[in-house]
Amino acid sequence: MADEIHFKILRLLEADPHVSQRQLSDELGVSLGKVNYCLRALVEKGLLKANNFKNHKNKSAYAYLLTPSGIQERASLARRFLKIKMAEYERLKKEIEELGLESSKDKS
Amino acid sequence: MADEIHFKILRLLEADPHVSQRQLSDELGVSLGKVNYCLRALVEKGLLKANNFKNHKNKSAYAYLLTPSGIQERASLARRFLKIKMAEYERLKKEIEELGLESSKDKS
DNA sequence: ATCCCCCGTTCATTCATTGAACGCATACTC
DNA sequence: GAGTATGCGTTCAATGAATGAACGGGGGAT
Repeated sequence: MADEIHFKILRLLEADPHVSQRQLSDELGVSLGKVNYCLRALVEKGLLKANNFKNHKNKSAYAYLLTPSGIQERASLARRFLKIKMAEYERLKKEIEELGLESSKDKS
Repeated sequence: MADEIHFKILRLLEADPHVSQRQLSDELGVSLGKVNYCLRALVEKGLLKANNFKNHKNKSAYAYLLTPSGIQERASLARRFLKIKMAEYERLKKEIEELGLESSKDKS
């Protein structure tokens, strides 16, 4: 799923709007460029608003605030990924069972 | 993991050496080119031997036979992926729990 | 012979991703 | 003041994985 990254970004920013792009990059294990690209997309979609307030500490960074529709979308994505993850979980369980059989079998 | 595809190929070919590259491509959900590339690598490593026997049906295809070390490697990969998958499984279980909490929470 | 289907092989193209480099703002030291 | 170190967001050339259309050829059927 391509926009799992979008979901994760929304989740992190909802928890703390002051996370920098580099922090997101580290946390999510993707490149800085990609984070920037995704943020741009999220702002474009109106899910995120980038307020510049320089009065915060020594940062010239933005605060990435979720818009109302951003909050809504984030919740909706959470539900969607819950379903997806549960399906993955089942698939994985089956895979593990098969592997378990294989790796414990004898030669004839 | 990059060589999960290698493992899956070995598994399928051990079950039936007469699977064509296109069938592998379909089954594994990867491109024909990639299957070809992987087979080449497996032969190179000595895990697979491509015997051409044209007497089979109307096929001019190979039979991809696992060498002894191919069989051994396949078993070893099975054990390795069993561990990996179980770790994934645990991670996923946690993720699902978190998502479950999120998507059932009320607004203040 | 021709036609058709499937085989393995190739490789130019596509596409996502990277990370080094840039300009800018702030804070600190001399 | 000037210098400089650190953090920020932004950019974009380069990388590398993956694709799939196209090719040559073998074998059966007509």
